[in-house]
Amino acid sequence: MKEAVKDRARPLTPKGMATRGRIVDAAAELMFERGVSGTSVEDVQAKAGVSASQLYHYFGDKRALVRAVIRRQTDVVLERQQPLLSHLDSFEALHAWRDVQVEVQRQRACAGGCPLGTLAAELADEDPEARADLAAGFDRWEEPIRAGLRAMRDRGALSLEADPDQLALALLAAVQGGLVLTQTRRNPRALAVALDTVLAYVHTFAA
Amino acid sequence: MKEAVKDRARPLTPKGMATRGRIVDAAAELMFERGVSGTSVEDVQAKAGVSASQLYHYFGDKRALVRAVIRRQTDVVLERQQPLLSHLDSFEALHAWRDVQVEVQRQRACAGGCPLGTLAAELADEDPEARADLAAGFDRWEEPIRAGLRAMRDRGALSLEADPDQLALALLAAVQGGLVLTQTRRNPRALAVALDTVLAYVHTFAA
DNA sequence: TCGTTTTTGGAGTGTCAACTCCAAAATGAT
DNA sequence: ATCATTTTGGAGTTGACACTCCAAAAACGA
Repeated sequence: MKEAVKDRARPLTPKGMATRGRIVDAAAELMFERGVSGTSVEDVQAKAGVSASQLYHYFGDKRALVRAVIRRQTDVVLERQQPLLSHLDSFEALHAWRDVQVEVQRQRACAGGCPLGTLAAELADEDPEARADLAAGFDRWEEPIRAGLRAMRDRGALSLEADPDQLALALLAAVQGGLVLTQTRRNPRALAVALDTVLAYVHTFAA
Repeated sequence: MKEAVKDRARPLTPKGMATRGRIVDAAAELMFERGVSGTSVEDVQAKAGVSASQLYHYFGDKRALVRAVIRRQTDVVLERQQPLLSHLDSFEALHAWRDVQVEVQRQRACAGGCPLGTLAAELADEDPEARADLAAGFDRWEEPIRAGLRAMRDRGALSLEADPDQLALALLAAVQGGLVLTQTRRNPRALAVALDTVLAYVHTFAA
């Protein structure tokens, strides 16, 4: 028996990888639009164009699929904010980053919220493994923000009183909180104001 | 036919009110712990000690019950933050308010998140009426914060450059975003830092 | 080329959850 | 006390959904 020792390590041919990818893509899209519980595996099958046996061949159950979606959405969020995210080391870059996020909301009519945040609200208390994956996703998101602020301080653009750890976390929280309110009110103002306020605070440390 | 013209206006005896109340209480508790989709109406029946016909006598369907829960949770949140919320007109009061919220999270092991925020993430895109009720709930929450800040400015505790509308919204977003991260990381730090950061910004306007 | 493993097809299966229905008891107005 | 109205009981009904099963086709390794 070489059944999955735990979960990892499986052969998976190129074709298999492609099928698996289609499934995760379809699931990610549907779960972003309708939520996890609003998305049936049958919906995913239809959208991905695969049969039930295929889906359950690549994922043990729906929870495993959801975890794959979480990792996928983390990658998507980080990729979409590149290259901005990797060079958040100036006030211009910070404001450009803010603008992009507000603009994205405007474009999608403030629907959907944060791909990670909404999953977090739905899953954090229900699925411990999903919670851990989501926490890891937020960590990966927070890190480049922190790195940019640290670079600004090291370069002298921010005073030594500025705490990059605190500011990065506050910025991430502003994104999440702003999005919850923006999604609920169908108005991008909350996200804009939340980010502007924390950014204004960062400005108070300008050297 | 005097069927509900739309929704409102029904006799409802004292006994009926009590039963209805027990149903909403049970539903609110379960939906806070397990989410809306993780809570079946059968679960609610069992917890409230009522039969199916009773539940459907007071609520047309599950969505109507959910909307009642939203209004209930709004009341609970506002009541729980009283009397602090109605006198957020000093730095001491603002910090006490912050402390209470962080302490609540610590007590419940950072589980559950915000009673309104998690409902918002789950329902905002699915149920337009629920979304409207949630938006109204956030409005009711934001208003006393704004009023407190405005009072501080009018009294001269804050400079005239301070914008109570902006600051109140930023504080509410800090609560929401901090809670999303705190719930996901099982660590109250995110909420504490998010609130502290915006409060520090408010301090820069101290007169 | 041949045997093995991976990938795919698609018809089930069993459970659970939302909602219905028909009356019976309790309650309230007069 | 009487009758209409509200409240309650609890057994259905209907559909959806997560997941299974038995093979067949395709891809792979030697």
